[in-house]
Amino acid sequence: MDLKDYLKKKGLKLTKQREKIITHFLNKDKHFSAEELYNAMKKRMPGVGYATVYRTLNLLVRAGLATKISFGENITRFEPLHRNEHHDHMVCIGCGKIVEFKHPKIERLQKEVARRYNFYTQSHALELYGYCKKCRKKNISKEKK
Amino acid sequence: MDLKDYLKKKGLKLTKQREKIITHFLNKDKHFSAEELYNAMKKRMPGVGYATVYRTLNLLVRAGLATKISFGENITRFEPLHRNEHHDHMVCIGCGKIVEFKHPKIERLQKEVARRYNFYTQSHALELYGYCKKCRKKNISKEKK
DNA sequence: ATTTAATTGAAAATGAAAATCAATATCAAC
DNA sequence: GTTGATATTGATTTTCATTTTCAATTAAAT
Repeated sequence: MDLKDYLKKKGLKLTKQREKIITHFLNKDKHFSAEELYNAMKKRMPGVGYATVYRTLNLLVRAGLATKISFGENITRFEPLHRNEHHDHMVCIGCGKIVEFKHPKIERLQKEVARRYNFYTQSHALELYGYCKKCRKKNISKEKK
Repeated sequence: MDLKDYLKKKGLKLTKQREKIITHFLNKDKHFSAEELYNAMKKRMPGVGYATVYRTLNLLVRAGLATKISFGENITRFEPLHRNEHHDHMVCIGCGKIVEFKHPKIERLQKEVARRYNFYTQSHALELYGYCKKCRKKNISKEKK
């Protein structure tokens, strides 16, 4: 875990709260909102503060172990960042389901564009918004009524 | 302008405020935050309310003439949507500059992925975050010090 | 063990976006 | 053009996610 390196470098401390929050966050490979993560942690550590969850999440972002993503809702979500690996998202605006996908070819083309503009890419986000198969069907039947 | 069609269909009215706000928004082809647009409108129409700007912007989204985008800051931006045409963004995390680019090949590959997942795409967002040429240089010289 | 500085939880503060409401404006029907 | 039903407006308040503050606590280096 290069979190410890980061903490030491910055003169920060590894507390019980941070340890537990981070472990939970990195293991469940999901897109937590601060609230969701807070609720999950409360069970394991009654007494944790909301602010601590926020602070820890932001710490992870600063350490390069997570990113903020948005998905059109107006809350921030946090996603664990496993170095090198990257995936994009399909967000169903019907049911909220999020499907991840990888597409190396798209990634390659992105790099190509960046190069063309002399742009030094550090991260990127690609989201497709639409309807999943299920919700698509629901919509069609609704229109008929 | 198919805004009028939309309004009629929905039984909504075209007010002076809406007209001016929308004209301004659609003409300046930028990424307005509600605040920026509000400030711009205040000059032309002293007395406009903040809320009206928000409402109009959301109306445009509902009408399919604009989309919300995020760019990592935690405010919502709005972007005019010219049918069919689409572009993506490169956001400089140094100076905030936003460069638009088009890449039909990437668009095509996105459609392909969606089809593979039985996903019916309605819109999408692709953002590259990094440093523009200028900021890149600045960072390098900073590191040396 | 002592010291120093970072961290915590609780509560208050901030700020963007949405909701409320009385007054006003739009527009279709006459 | 007048009328009337209804949508819209501006001002204000409310909501809700996120951040900040601060006194008490804790990690970790000496």
